Amino acid sequence: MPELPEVEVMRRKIETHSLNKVLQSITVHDGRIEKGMPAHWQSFFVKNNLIETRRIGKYLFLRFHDYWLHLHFGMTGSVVFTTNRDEIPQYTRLTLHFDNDIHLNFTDPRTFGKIDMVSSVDSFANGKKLGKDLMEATESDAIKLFSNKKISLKAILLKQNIISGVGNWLADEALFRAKLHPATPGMALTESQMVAFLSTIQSVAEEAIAADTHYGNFPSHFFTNYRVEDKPCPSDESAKIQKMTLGGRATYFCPKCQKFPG
DNA sequence: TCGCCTGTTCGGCT
DNA sequence: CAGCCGAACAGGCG
Repeated sequence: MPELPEVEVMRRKIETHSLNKVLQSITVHDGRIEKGMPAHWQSFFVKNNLIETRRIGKYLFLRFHDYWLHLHFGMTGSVVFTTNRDEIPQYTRLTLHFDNDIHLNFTDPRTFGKIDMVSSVDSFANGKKLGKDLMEATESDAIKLFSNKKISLKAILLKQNIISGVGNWLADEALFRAKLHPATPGMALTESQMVAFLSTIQSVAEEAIAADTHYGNFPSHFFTNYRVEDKPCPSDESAKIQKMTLGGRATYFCPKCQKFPG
């Protein structure tokens, strides 16, 4: 489910349920999720407090003592809390058992999700060449993101190396709201349009966070609910939603509301 | 049975 | 180096 808003919603829930709680034990239900982890990775986390959480883009980090447990949710990863350790939600790959009888289940049908351990979130982000989190991005980041870019706005937004956190639905939602054609080259925007567009993307993300959004449960006025080919446009019913592929992803837009420039 | 899918990485091309 | 594409990862769902 997870683009920036969903991951931020998860981060807040984890803080609500588990901040400053002791991690009693860990159950690995599907070994694939811990692939690449050191053999005794659990010992770095178990019996320690959850001290703080961080999120950069779609990447979530939980700090226990000296190490951060990094959760990446892939396409279908999510967090489901239970209060009974015998109640294991479907597709649970990993469970963190806290001492307040809260069980944090990492569920993931498609198993593209991964965990990892890092000693520094910042070095992780540098190594990954991860850009600044969308919600922290400034006007100068917006200009850096779009200037001199021949590639489409959609493809630019999906790259995580200048501004991170935007995924497929958030990109389409923001492009629709900004009335920009997804194939518009970045360099076709004026600097003030670049700044305004970043602000639109941030607003969409803020609204989604405030609405506790998870994939498949968007606020009813969101364009994302209309991301179906040939469905009437929610703003102009005489137009039909079109589908194209950009940046390797299915992209939906309204050809009347979102004109290609020129 | 087939094609589609919220993310990311990689190789190969132009 | 920039850009683009397809494939791969895996499995549920219509």
